[in-house]
Amino acid sequence: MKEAPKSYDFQTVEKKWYQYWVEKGFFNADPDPTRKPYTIVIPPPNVTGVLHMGHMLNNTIQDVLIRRKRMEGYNACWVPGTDHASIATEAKVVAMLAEKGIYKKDLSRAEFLKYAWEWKEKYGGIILEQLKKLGASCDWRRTRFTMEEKLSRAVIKVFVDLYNKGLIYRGIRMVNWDPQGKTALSDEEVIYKEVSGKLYYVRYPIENTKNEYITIATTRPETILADTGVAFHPQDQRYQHLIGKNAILPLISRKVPIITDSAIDPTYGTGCLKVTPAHDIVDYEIGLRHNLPVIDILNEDGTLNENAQILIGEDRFVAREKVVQLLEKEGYLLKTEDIIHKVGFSERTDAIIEPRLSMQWFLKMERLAKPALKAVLEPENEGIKLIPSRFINTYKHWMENVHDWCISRQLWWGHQIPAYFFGEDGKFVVAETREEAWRLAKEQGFTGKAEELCQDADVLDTWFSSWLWPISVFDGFENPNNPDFLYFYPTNDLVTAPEILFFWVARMIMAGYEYTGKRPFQNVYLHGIVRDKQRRKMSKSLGNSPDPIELIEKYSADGVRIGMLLAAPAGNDLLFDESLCDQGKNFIHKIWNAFRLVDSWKNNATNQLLNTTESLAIDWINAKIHAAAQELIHLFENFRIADALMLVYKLTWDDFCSWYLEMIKPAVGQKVSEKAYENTVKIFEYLLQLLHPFIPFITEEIWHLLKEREAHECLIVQKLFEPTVVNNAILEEMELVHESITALRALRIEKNIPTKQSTDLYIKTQRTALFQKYEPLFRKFIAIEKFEFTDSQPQGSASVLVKNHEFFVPLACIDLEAEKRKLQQEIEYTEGFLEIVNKKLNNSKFLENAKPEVVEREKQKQKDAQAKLAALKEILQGLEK
RNA sequence: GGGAGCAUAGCUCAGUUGGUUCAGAGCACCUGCCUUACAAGCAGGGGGUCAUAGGUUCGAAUCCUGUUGCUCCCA
Repeated sequence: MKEAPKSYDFQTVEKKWYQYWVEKGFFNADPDPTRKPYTIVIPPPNVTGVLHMGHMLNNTIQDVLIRRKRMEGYNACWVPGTDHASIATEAKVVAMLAEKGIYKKDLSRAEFLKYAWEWKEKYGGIILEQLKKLGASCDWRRTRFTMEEKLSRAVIKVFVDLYNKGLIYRGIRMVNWDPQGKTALSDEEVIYKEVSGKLYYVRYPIENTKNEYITIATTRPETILADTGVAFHPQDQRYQHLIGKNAILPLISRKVPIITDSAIDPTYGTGCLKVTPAHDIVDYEIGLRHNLPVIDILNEDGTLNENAQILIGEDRFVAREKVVQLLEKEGYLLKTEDIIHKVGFSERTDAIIEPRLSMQWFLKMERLAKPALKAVLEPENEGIKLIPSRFINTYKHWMENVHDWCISRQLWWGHQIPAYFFGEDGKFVVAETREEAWRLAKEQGFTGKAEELCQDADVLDTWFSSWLWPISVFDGFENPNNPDFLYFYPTNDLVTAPEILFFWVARMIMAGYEYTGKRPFQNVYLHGIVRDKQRRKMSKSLGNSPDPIELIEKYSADGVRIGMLLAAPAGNDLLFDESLCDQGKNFIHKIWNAFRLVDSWKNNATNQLLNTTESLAIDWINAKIHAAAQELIHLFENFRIADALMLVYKLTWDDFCSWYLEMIKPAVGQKVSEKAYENTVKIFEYLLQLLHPFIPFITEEIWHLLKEREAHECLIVQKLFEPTVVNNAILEEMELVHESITALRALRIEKNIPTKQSTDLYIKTQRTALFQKYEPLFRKFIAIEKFEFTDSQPQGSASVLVKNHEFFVPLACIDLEAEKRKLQQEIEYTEGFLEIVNKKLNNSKFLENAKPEVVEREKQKQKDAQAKLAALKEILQGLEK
C-alpha cells in the first residue's frame, strides 16, 4: 500500500472525478416514481458569453443545493442551457462581420442569420464547458437553447395564444430607443446613471414683440429643432401675459404656441418647458393634451433627419455641440449651468437611450400580474417563497405598478414575430405558420399567395423566450403530458440575482400560472452581486474581475467554491477578494493532511481494544457530528448556505482536526488501536458526506482512498447518514474539559512554562469522578506530573478558575502580587455581574412580569456567581496567608 | 420626485417572539512555537457606548420616533 502523496494534486484529481461522474451518469435524472424529484433549472447564460464571477457564485450555490439533495436521496435534476441574447449576440456578430468588411445593411436576413448561427456554433456554449471545471453536476443530456426548434415553437405558440386572448397588441408608443443597437428596449433594459451634464438657458423671441423673450432651460438643446410648443404651469404668475401668444424657435424660426400645463414644475430651470413631443415622454403627453404636432427629427441611428431643417445627417451629440455654438453666436444662449442628472443607458450597448415614437408590440401585464403577485404574497399557500423575504416589498411594488411589456426588437437574431401583413392598410393576421396565416388572411379577403404575406421583420425580446424556460425545457408546451414534465415540474428552487427579479423571475411566475396553472418553482434564492473590495461591480471595462478559470487553476475548484460561499449570505453582495480563495485552498490542504495522518495508521495499528482516551474521543466526535448534521438540515431548509459551510468548516478544522485527531494521535513511537482506526475512518466518512456538496472533488478523492470501493460506490451518490439522538452529556463534559485544557495552556504560556516541561496539577472540584475519567486526556494535551485532587490551595501555586472548578499549578517561584491583582480584577468583575443579577431579583416588577423560566435563569446565574465569588475570595485569602 | 432597505470588532457578516456570561463568527492583527499530518501550520491573545438623540419597558443590539450617513428599486 503506497503512501498518500504529501501534497494534494487537485488538477489531476478534479479532472479525473468529473470525467468519472459523467461517465457513470451520476448527474443524470430520469422520472422515477419511487423517488421524489428535486429540480433546478439554470438561469440560462448568454450563449456567446464567457464565465464571470457572477456565474461562479450563481452556479456554485446551485451545485451545492443539487448535490446535497442528491445525497439526501432525491432524484436530483439540474437542467443546464443557454439563451440566445438577441441584442448582445447580434451586436457581436455585426462587429465581427464589420471587421471582415461585411456590413449588415448589405446582407439579407437569411444571409445574416447564417453568419449568426455559424458564430453561435463556434463560440456558443463555451460557458457550459467552463461550468464543468467548477464541478457543476448538471444533467448535460438535457442541455437546452432558447432558439432550438422545440423551444422556438413554444415561443411562437405562446405569442399566438396571447394575441388571440387579446393580451398582445400593436401600437405607437414612446419607447426607449437604442440608436446603437437600432432597436427598442423594454423599460427594464434601461439603466439610469448619474452623469454630469449642462443645463442650457435659451431665450425664444415672442412673436410680434420687440426684444421680448421667454427663456427655457434644457439639457438637450438639439431637440429645439423638434419643438412644437412652449409651456409653463398655469399658476405661474411670471408668464401669464404670454398666454395665447407664439414663440419663435431660434435657428429655424418656427412659430410655436405658448401653452400652460400643470405637469410643469415651476421650480425647475426657468419654469418654462420647451415641448418636444417626439423625443420626450412627458412632452409627448403634453402634446397630446394640447394637440401639438409631433416632429421627429431623428433617424434610427441617432443622426438628424431632414425634419430638423439644419445639421441634417449629424449625430445627435455633434448636433448638440453645433446647436449650442449657433445659439451662442446668434445671441440666444443666455447661460449654461453644470448639473448632475440621470440619463438612461442601454443595458446591452451602453448607448444613451433616446425616447422615440415607434410602432411596437406590447403585452398587457395587468391580468398576468395578478396571480403572480398573489403567489409571492402567500408563499405558504402553494405560492412562491423569496429568499431573503425582504425582496417581497420590491416585487410587490413592481407588480402593482407594472407597465405593459414592449416585446418587439428591431433585430434579426431571435424569434421572428409571427404576424403577417397583407394589403395596403396595415392589415395583418397572427398565426403559428405561414400556411395558417394564409388561411386566416383569406378569410379576411386576401387574394394573394401565401408567399406574398409579409411577415413582421422584428423579433421578440429574449426574455419572451426565457420566461417560458422552466416549462419549455421539459417540453411542457407541445407535450404537456410527457413524463419529464409531469415528474420534474414544478421545479423546486431557482437561484438567481435580484437584478433580474422583474426581467425574468416575475415573468416566469406569470407564464407558470398562465400556462400550467402552477407555480414554476417553490423557492427563489436571490444572491448578491459579486463586487470587488471597493464595492465596485466586477466589469470587463474596469478590469477588476479575475478570470474564474485562472482562479480554479490556481486555487482548485473546491478552493474557489469555498471562497465564493464564505462571504455570501443570501441577498448580500459578495465582496470578492482572492484571499478568500486562498482560505478555501488552505482548508482543502488541511483536510488532505488530516487524511494523510489517518492514512498513516492504516495497516499500522495494534490489536488492542480502545483505550479510555480513544473511547471518549470517539463518543464525543460522534455526538458532535450528529449534532452538526441536525443543525445542517435546519440551515439548508432556510438556505443559510454560508452558515452551513462555516459549520462544517469549524467541525472539520476545530473539532475533528484540532481536538479529535490530537486526542487519538498516538504518542511518538506508539500505535493506535485497530478499533480506533476503524472508527476514525467511519467518522471521516461522515465528515466527507457533510462536506461533499461544498467541496465535491477532494471529498470524493479521499472517500476512495480511505477504503477500496466498487465502481458505483461514489460519494456523490452516497446516501447521507441520518443523524441519531445526540449524547448531550458527553458534549457538555468535553466542553468543560476543553475549556479547562485551554485555560491551563494559557496559564502555562503566561507563566512561561516550556511546552515540554511537566508540572503538577491539583484540582479542587465537586466533580472528581468526571476529571478522573478525563485524566488521560489532560495528560495528552499538557505535560503533567502529578494529577491530584485537593481541598485547599497548595503553597506557591498559580491558579485558574473554570466554572466552579479550581486548578492549581505549583511553581518554583511565583509573583504573588501579580496573582493577587489578577484575582482582585476577577472578583471585581464578578461582583459587578452579581450586582446586576441581584438588582433584577430584588425588583418586584421583574419577578411579577418576567417569564418564570427567565426568573429561574437569573436565580441560577446568582447562585453560580456567588459560588464563583466565594471560590475566588478563598484563593485570594490563601495567597495572603 | 416616489418606494424599499441597511448602519454591530480593522474587514465581511451572524444575532429567531425583547431576558442564559449577549455582545458573537470567519478573516485580518499581536505574541510564542520549524512539537515527524499540516508554517498553506500549532498554541495563546487584544479588539466593539451595537450610527446618533430621545421614548416604551422591570429589562433594548433587538420595539417606536426624530437626526445623520449609505445602498437598492421605480419614474
